[in-house]
Amino acid sequence: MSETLTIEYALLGFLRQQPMHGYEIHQQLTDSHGLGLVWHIKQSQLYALLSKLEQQGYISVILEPQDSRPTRKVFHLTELGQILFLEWVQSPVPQGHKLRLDFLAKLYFAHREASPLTQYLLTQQQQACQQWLITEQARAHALAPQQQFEQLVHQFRLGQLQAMLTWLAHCQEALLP
Amino acid sequence: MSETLTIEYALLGFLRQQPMHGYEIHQQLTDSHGLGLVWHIKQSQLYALLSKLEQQGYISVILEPQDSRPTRKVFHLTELGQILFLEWVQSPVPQGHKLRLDFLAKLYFAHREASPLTQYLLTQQQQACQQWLITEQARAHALAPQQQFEQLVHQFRLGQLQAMLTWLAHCQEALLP
DNA sequence: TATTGAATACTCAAGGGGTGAGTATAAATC
DNA sequence: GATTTATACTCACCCCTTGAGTATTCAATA
Repeated sequence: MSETLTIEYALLGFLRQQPMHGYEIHQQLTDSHGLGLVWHIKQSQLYALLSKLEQQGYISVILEPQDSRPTRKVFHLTELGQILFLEWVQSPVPQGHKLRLDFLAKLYFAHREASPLTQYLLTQQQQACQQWLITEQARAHALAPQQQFEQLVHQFRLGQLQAMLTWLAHCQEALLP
Repeated sequence: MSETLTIEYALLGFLRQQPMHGYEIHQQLTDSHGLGLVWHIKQSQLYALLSKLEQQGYISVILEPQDSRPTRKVFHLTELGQILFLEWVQSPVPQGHKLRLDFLAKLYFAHREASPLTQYLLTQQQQACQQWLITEQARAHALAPQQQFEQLVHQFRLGQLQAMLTWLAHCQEALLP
């Protein structure tokens, strides 16, 4: 599984709490709760992803017939899926555009489980950002004055990184046990 | 064409300056210049995109045989492509994760042409961000205190927006004619 | 001088992902 | 009684991406 596929991991995270059928997940995701705030996904895509995850062995399915409704496919997280999820949720997010989505997803699950993982995650991400900030600064310094556009790109990144770091510090305080 | 496909527009922007063949574009994009700094694209994808743009009538191709090299396909921007590009480069970027990539692309082309478009683009984007900031603030205020995660999400966005606005102001100064 | 590697320039088949549209039943609303 | 909405999932199409391949030439190594 590619490391940039946040949604798949998020699905594993949902199923980790309790087995669910596709329609149920979809409801939670489209509800105006914090979930739908971050992830946007169409129904057909959701079902496709669940099928894929099942084929890959990260989740398993149990059919649950009902009297007067279509049969449900209830998905359970497998041990393999459990391992994959835990690996993902603990690792800091590498730099890039998807940082926002990916890190917020991790934070969501860590926070939801009220585990000490939250502080660990925040610290790790802080360090990763700090590291990245340093390299960005170095690169920005190495630029010639006439490379104006390149300088602006780096300044943009530096600004976003600074804001991220400020926010991470705020999270640490807000989420103290 | 979907409005989120930055790379296609960027290709039109390149061809606007001068006709080029695929391999040439690829070289420029993978060079460590400011271009490769922002966009990452594989060779095969580049050729596929060029074909698509040609089929759609935004660029046209002229074959250029060579003595001791494979024939080149030199792409030219058509009038239709010109119009599409100018529309794109002038419109502010809507909120979202792709904001960074998309706006940097527009700025790149506006700046490269040293046109008054640059200041216009910056102002427009500032207004869009400011507007978005206000709605975000309103939403954040409307949250209950126990919706902790949701609050953090909004604070994150607010921080990024603030950083963006600071950066935009900096750009305006740096890019004064 | 032979051979390897890199550069030039583009093509293609295969696989994967996303989307609209569809299916079928039951409850709710008008 | 009729239409709309909710439940629950399926499917086929299309587009995009990508690895791998083709074929020639030049540079470099041995």
